[in-house]
Amino acid sequence: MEPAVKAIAEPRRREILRLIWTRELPAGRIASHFAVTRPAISQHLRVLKEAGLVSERRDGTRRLYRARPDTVAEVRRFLGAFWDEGLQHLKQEAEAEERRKRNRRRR
Amino acid sequence: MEPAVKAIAEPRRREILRLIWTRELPAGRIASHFAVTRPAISQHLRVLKEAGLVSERRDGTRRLYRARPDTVAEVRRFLGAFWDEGLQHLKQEAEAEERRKRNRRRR
DNA sequence: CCATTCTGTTAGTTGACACTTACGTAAGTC
DNA sequence: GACTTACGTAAGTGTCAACTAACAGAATGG
Repeated sequence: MEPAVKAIAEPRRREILRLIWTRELPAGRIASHFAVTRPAISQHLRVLKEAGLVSERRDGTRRLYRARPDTVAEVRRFLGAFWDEGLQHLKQEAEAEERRKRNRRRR
Repeated sequence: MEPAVKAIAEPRRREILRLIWTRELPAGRIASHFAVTRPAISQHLRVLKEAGLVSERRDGTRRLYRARPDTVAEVRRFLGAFWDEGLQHLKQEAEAEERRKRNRRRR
């Protein structure tokens, strides 16, 4: 999980992921969308693959990549829980504040 | 926005953020929750502050930190949009696949 | 004042990371 | 079999990040 979060922190890797949300794409096609060299993209793809965010399928000389919706959903839930926990705490504090106000008024 | 995403990728910073979701805490109290030295936490706090995720208030010799719900919510929305875009694409593809199946059957 | 407390800041080190260039390799093409 | 295509991998570089140890500074208490 942690590797996936780190992988997503990099903007270029998010861009790559966006390219292969829906369709399978060979590494070269992915690389051609960016200004950096092909090996650089290849390394990004490895990071994404090791994080489980991307699947690789070989077809002759090409390697086709695609996002893995299950892992993506996991990361989404993980971070979602993080935010939600925070918001819940904040809500509780807001309610406590409200109670304090009411108690002050009552005296 | 990008700094905030990077800031959150670090597990220790997420822990710090969790500590000050609800209550204000002085730097020393925050540091005492961790095994690393106090300056290390101080630097993490600076990163969080520069990312706008944390507010700092001085009280005598102490500095009190607290999460900033507005910025936190922004990051949440940013990543939320990222996931949602992906899921939308996947949904579209699933529907397209469905259509293809139907068309095949019709012939 | 001086000492203490609570903190940020400043080197300085180590390691990770994004990148490039150069090379290696497997699958198709002539 | 040589050639090309489409890749990954290795090695090297510059930069950034996380950490420690040592110092600096503001507020408080005597």
